[in-house]
Amino acid sequence: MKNKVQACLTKDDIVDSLKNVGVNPTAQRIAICQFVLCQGDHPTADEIKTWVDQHFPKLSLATIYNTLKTLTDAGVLREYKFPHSGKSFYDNNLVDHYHLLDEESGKLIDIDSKSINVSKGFLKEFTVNKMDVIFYGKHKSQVDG
Amino acid sequence: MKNKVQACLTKDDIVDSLKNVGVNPTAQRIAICQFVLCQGDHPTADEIKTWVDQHFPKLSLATIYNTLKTLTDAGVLREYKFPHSGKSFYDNNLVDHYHLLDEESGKLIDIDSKSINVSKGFLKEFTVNKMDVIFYGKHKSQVDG
DNA sequence: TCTAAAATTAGAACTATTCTAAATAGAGGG
DNA sequence: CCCTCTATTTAGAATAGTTCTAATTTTAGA
Repeated sequence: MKNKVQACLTKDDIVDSLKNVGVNPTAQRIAICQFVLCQGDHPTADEIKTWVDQHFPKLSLATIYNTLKTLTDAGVLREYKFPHSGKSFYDNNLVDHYHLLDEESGKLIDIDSKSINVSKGFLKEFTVNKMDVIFYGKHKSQVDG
Repeated sequence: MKNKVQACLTKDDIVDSLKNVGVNPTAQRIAICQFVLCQGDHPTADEIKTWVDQHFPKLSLATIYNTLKTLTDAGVLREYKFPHSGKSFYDNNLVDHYHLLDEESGKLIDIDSKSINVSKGFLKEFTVNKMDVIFYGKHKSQVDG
């Protein structure tokens, strides 16, 4: 089973997506989207920079950050922070979900929130607007030396 | 209901606690412990610095960080990071628990992990070693203007 | 073509933390 | 009591990740 299957979007698809959410589809933004909306798997800003540097003549780190903020505000991306790293991770999965950090590979794996039942009836005192869950673990199939 | 009732420890109690876990009870460490093991409610390094500056002649920020690491390694404290802040938060509650961020007050509130049931049977593929949960919410009793 | 607004950029600034290397303190042996 | 050894503390530099600033470039539209 794959973690997430994201068909690669064409440039036109990306232009449309951006227009749909009121974001001006500049060349830089399209380049960034080609990675974060398609190939990237929970990339960080520096991973995006590395990819973009190989596919776009010159694009500043400031634009990466500006664009990530624009896309997040527009609802095309989600930003996550986790205890194990000071960096922000960007996720194009817009469906509610949690994450598992595979401690062997360091990869983040999406966990459908519907597959976890969190009974929080205890919280009589509180209105809960949102919750984040992160699991730390590894594939059972993997065998250590 | 109080979030956590932590009786104030005497200096001798702190000295004993430190010795028990093999940590040399220096004046600086005792001063820091007086706050983090007692009065502090999920303090950050800078909050600890602010308190200590008022109760100890001169104590460097480096010592705060060194001591927090020492205490965390010794198992006297736990360090948490949350998505809403780049800072580390230190908690003297050593019992397994989750947190709720009260979005009105900005305070972190301990949630007994036993009061939440997380069914993770779905995770047939993974061995889960640890999980973190954070809720974002507010007191129901509070009424906005 | 002109203008105004939007986007991009390089580099400075900032925040939280860690590192470095020197100074100090404390324990134990003589 | 003095010496030495190690642990601890310290100030300040360094680092990492991100945001800010102000100048420049691009773009859309009149």
